[in-house]
Amino acid sequence: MTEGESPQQRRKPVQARALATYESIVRATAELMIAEGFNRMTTNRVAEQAGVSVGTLYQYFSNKEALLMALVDQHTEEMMALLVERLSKLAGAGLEEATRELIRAWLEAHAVDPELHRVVMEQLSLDFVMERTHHIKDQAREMVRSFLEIHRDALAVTDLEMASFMVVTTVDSVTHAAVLEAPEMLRSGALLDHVTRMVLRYLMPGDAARTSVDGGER
Amino acid sequence: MTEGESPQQRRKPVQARALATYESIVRATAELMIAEGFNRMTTNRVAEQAGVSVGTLYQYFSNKEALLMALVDQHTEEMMALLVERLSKLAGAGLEEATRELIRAWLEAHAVDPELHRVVMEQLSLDFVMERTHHIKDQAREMVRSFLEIHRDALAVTDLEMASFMVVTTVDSVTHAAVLEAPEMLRSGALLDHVTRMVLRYLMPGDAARTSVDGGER
DNA sequence: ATAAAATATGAGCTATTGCTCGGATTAGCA
DNA sequence: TGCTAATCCGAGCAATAGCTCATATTTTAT
Repeated sequence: MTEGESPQQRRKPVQARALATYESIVRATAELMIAEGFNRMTTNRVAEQAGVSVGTLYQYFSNKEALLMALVDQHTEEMMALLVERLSKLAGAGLEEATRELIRAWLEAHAVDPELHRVVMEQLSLDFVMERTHHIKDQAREMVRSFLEIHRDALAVTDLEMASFMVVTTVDSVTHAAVLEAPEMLRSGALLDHVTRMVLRYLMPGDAARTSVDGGER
Repeated sequence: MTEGESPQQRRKPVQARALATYESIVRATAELMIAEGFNRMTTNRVAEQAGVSVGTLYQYFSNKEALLMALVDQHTEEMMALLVERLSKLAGAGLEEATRELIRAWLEAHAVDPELHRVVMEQLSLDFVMERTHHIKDQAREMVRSFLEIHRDALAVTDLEMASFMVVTTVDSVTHAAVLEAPEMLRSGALLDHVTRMVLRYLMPGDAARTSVDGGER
């Protein structure tokens, strides 16, 4: 799972039925992962679940890892699309609003297919998952960094490299912890309030952050 | 079936040489994990590395998973011991000092055997690792919670359940992110400062937190 | 010294599973 | 309608790795 990227390119679907086959295989991978977990997910069972033969599967995927890659990449792209769409609207926003919306977007991105997200996080090695998702975090860190640059004067923290690391790490990992340990938090707005408060009060000096956290809890 | 404790209980070392064998096997497991990774770590190779035969290995470990369990549990206990030792000294400490020392202890606990910790985090499934470490987080959450209870009046946050979740999650995950993405941070004191600031300003109202974060960088 | 218990050995069995390949079926197209 | 390319099939091969067991060696107890 961890290493070796051999460019064993396989057939790409050109006809409509082939595309359908391809998609059904990826879908079957997700279904089996969710229902049975990684260990019980063999390529033969994926093919069976997809309603095709193993041979067909291997026409489009060079090996089992490629199967997981396709699945994770597909899911990652969905999340990325949602993030970009949300964040593009924040160009001229203020620090407080932008922070809150970044966190809201992040939380919502993790609500796209929580079951899949959960099983991917739980059952695949972090090595594998991070290799396929680190670019999201990197990009987020870059965006946050340049955003902080703009609001430099309003910040109590001067090491923006560190600050963006802290912000993105906190947001991402609290989100993951919620997905894994307390999925119901994702729906309630409480988590958003608390993370926003935490980040804003970390960034801002003195009494500038007026974010309330209590009172809106259900 | 008269004395069955666990379903697959194996021989426990009673003589000194057996204990040495047992330890050498666990050590070999760690060495192979670090040097080669989980995929290349077969029971046969572990035995070879430990200088014993596979048969011997299976006299003490019922299967490969038990091997990893012993390894993770051993490492977990070391971390736990360090944590308990540190935190027991904070009985009467103030909120600020206690928070800072909690974070310091957490960071130091992750510096016990960073290479092993890293490879365990990266290569084993979160499922497996969490099942064997969640009790630490649970206990930490419980301790933080009752500590916050004591300092309730000094807090801006009233939902202590949520607050302890936020605190422990943040501390733990920022630490992990540092281990995985920026190990050099663990040594510098900057991370401790930033996490402490973040947590304290999250917890405390208005201008109470005077934690400085800048100026002490590098 | 001797029996019994504990410990160690390692060749090889068993089961699994990722994956191939020769051939059948279907679609595109002139 | 026939030719080619694309798609699909699935029995079974090859490789691997987890694990056992009959046997040998060492330690402890009497």
